[in-house]
Amino acid sequence: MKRDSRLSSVLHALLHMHEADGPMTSETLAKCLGTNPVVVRRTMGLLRKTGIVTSDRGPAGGWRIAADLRTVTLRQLHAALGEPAFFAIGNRNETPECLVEQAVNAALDDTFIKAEALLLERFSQITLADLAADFSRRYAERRRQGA
Amino acid sequence: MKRDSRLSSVLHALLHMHEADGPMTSETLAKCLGTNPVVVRRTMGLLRKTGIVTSDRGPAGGWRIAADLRTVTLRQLHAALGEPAFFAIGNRNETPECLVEQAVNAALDDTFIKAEALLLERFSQITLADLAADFSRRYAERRRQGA
DNA sequence: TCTAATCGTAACTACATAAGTTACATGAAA
DNA sequence: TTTCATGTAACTTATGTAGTTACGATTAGA
Ligand code: FES
Ligand code: FES
Repeated sequence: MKRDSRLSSVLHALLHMHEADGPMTSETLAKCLGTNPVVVRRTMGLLRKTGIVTSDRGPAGGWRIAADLRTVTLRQLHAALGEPAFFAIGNRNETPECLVEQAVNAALDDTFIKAEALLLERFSQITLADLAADFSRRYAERRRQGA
Repeated sequence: MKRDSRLSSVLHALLHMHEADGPMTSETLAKCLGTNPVVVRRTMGLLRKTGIVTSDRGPAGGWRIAADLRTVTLRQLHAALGEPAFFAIGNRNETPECLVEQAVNAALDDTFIKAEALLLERFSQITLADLAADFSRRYAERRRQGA
């Protein structure tokens, strides 16, 4: 399957919205992301449902952040997107009769469950404010070097 | 996306082959796995290329394990399958110009690289012999309980 | 040698899901 | 009323495993 890049997309969009003065339109965001305005609306619409962003129609409308960057974690964003599966690999049969397959599933599940816990743990600890701060660091760094 | 269950499949097949006396045919394995003989050949063929199994044609032919179970790790099997991607989630753009997207990618990459390291680490430590032993434990347990 | 069993492989379909696109309705501002 | 912008349905595209059909190649054994 094709990889799900929606988390990456919304993070990118949210940080640009944070840097921007007023609301940003789907059109503008789509150009930033190199995609289509409808894709932006579809994806950002999921964040609207959980109150992370708001949207306004009509002239001077667009998308705005509606939450404190320090309180929004990557885990919350992942949840807002519907908790898409992290892994592209899985068991052939989740509830096997066969003891052989049960042994196989147990070994794989043990590993993947631990990896998922690690991912969720780290996602819980990273906020949008952290990413914004990292961007600022990179920006300052570029100005220092770029003359 | 449909999940890749080939690692699960080959583990299941290999353990059944370990329990069996002679070679097992694609037909038999397919019935075990609840799939098609061609799928078995296609997948097991990848293991043959790295010498983990051998196949023989003709009557009394089929698949046999060609390695010491104690030396074959899940990591080697994953490699033999072509190192399919672990994650169903990824960056929108792997080499962005934009500093915002670089900050986003850095955060996600950091997390996913650590999770992948964990997976590979654990996969390196689990051998087919471990799974066979776990199966034996489960088998003994069932006999003890099942009357 | 003939037959049947098996693998090897090509080619096609089925499936799942995000992404991309087109089209149009809805609503708000000036 | 016009224009800008979102909301959303519907359809297409892309990607890769899984499933299926078909047939060729090889080998054991009668
Ligand atoms: S794309 Fe990050 S520049 Fe808007
Ligand atoms: S399926 Fe495990 S029983 Fe063969």
